[in-house]
Amino acid sequence: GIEPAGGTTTPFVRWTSGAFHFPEAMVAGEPEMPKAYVPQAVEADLYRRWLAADVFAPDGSGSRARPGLPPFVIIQPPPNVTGALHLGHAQRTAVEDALARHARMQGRPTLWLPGKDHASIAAQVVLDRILAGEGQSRESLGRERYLERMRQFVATTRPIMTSQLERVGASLDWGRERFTMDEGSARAVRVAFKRLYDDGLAYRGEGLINWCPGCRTSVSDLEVIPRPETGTLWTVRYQLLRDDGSPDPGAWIAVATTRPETILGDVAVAVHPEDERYRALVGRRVRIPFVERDVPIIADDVVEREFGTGAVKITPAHDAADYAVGRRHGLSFPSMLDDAARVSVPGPFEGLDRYEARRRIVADLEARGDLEGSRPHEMLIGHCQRSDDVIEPRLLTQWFVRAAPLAAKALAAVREGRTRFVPRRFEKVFFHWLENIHDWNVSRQLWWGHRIPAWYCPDGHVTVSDEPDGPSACGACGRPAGELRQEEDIFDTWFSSGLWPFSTLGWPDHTPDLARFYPGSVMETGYDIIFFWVARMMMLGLHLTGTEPFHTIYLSGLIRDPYGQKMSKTKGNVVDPLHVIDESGADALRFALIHGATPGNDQRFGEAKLENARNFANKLWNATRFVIGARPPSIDAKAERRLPEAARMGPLEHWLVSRAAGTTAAVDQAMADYAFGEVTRILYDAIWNEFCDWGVELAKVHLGDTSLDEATRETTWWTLVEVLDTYLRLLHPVMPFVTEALWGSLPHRSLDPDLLIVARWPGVGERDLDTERDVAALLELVTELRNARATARVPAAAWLETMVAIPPALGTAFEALRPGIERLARARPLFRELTPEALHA
RNA sequence: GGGCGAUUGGCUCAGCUGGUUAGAGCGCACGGUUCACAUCCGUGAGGUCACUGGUUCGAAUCCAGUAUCGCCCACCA
Repeated sequence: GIEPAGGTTTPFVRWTSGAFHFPEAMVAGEPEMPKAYVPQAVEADLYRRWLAADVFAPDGSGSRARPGLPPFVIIQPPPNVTGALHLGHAQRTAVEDALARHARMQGRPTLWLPGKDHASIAAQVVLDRILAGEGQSRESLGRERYLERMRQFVATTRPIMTSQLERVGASLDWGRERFTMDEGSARAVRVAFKRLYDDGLAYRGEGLINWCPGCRTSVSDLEVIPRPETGTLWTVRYQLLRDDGSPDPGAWIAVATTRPETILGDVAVAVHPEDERYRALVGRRVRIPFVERDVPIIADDVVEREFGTGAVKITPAHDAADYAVGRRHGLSFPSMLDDAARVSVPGPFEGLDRYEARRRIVADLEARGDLEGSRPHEMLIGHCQRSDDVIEPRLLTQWFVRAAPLAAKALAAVREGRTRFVPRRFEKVFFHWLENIHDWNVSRQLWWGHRIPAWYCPDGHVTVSDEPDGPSACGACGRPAGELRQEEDIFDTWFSSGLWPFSTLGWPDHTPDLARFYPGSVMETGYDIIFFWVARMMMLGLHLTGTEPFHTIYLSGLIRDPYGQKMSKTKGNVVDPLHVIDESGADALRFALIHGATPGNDQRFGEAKLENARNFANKLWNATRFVIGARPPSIDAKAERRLPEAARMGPLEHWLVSRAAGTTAAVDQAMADYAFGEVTRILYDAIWNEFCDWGVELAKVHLGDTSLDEATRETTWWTLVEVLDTYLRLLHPVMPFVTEALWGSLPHRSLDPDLLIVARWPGVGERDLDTERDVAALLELVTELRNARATARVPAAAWLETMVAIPPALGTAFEALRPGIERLARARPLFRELTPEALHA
């Protein structure tokens, strides 16, 4: 004998002998399906079938949208046209496609519009690198040939990216594909800019901008990446002057600087107004070395008394803080560096690179005794996001978009809940950025992009036009177009991206698409482009269309390698999603990317997750294979789907159906919460641990039980079909290929469509909680019996005579499931004893 | 200098509108050639839910603080 296992039921097991003979198979037998799921064999073909069925377009001939349901619109960040698809794209595509397929199955006209972004600066960096390999350059080609070359290049990358998205299974409406450099976008850019200009929200002016000497263009604040570096803090003496302007021998003021070369652009020395050490010096003048400029000592409370010497040199044209000081004090703004960051001030340093100039200036200062000291200094240096060059603040005349009024509208939309973030916490980040926003420098001195539609006449007038060919004459003085010169600069690439939700629908025209599909339902992207893209779409969309461009902002986390490192080409830890698809299939990739992930949180991605996902697809494949093969021969292979006969359903059948209903409700809730990781968790558990491990195993016994009549066995089978069908539907948004393939092999009703992609999302059926509870208790009994056997080291194959105590309330269910319990626990004969409670009664 | 996130079994992560024995995958141990699946089946071991204090009948879950790690924002040159 063995130990009782405890719990509410008390198994008591004795050894027995004799083999159990399973009744002869009463099922259809092995279906003609491979024993393992082979994604490569089905995916490409299925995608072609979906395309051919025309189901991706909201009103495609194969789509089965229900009249009266509101459209569902998913907005995706158009990927950069030059980039190959990476894992981040695959993840976002998986999420967006899940949203699209779910909405489509609900019968909503679903628009998910594909596109590419021209990625101005990023594309130029890529092309420049290619050209460099050919011994060419931007300059050697010139603007027109360079652009022609870019168009050729992009023409080769675009179709590659499209086919990659198809491999992932993206149900994008390809008929509506757009590009941020197409004519529709170009027009939207012109009209948007003119409107902003007319509304006083775009202006041309001199401002301190971030200059990348490598890319030879200005970049926005967001494109400057601050990085800690150890520099040097030099202390430099500036000669004090007497009131008559002559040097005051032996009198100097020491300033601390990390950038001695900018001495050439100094126009003042600032101290804190309450600094006793310098109070008497405020108002006096000092002589800037090398340029021999006499400048004032001023008081400003930006100066930190404790830092350095408490006195700071002011270079308004090359430092953001100094620029502000310069504005406050009415100083001049002399520039001292050119486009290549070489010294532009006449004199001994002219033409020198900024760092060479620094070395020479420090040496000279030391030689003349004006260098008081130096020490290492930790500081943040701004680098170009694209080229990694050290960014140079410069004062230039550029086009800006006045951000504050636009930001106010975006803030209001989120505060009032017209647009919400998933997860919520990113709203704070959004608020903080918009509340402190600076005007947006939209000018880029690049070529690949939309040229700013501003024309200048010789008299200095500015005419902004949204006409394709520009203005016919100067708007101010009427000079003919021939005398006008168009702005050379192009727009920041995010300007056109910011119009994406409506420029792709025909805006500025009042098209039917715009009326129907704007604003969007869900915008999905990574949290790393909240400022670049999300905020810009909100600002521009609200101002230009009067409506928030989307209602929900779903933010994905970043994909990292198994060690938590960011994936990057230089680290060599990049996973190519196409390679993964080749190996394991798109469904496994998608499932792995979604399973266990939560919105806004980064996730590690590696082999283990992928294998688990692949195994799950295989499990589903084989479960379906079993169900198809388990068809009672009394049911015709081509029989139309029948509902299980209610009168013949026992606890197993009721349990299966009720659990499917419970799963459906749970999936619905998780979908409504955008908790995709939860969706996969629920389905994985329901399919593997409930349906397969218990439902199918118990059903085997029923299906092979000769003591049951034919109709009862048919009912069991129809129940399996019904429940499996439900699970395939629920899983389809995440694993579209395998579910589509399997669903097609199950019997259907005549009113079902040919393809799962347009089949109906399951309704939530009625629960039978009593049965769920009873069956759960009996399944636990089986587990306890197995546990007892394992503990007692009973050979797994041995059949044991077993006695169990069953509470009276469970009696009916127990007897109904007895053959199944016996088989799963290998307990036969299985004797049911009265419970102690019953004996006492 | 602000803000945010993370801290749960060996690893990677769910759970966190407070409530029966805290879950999963991988890994691990033991046992399985049962006719869907070895990409499998069964059983099991393994967690003071970072720390401190508080609220509560009851906290991984709420509040305050601390620590470590990470991210974002920021005009100490």
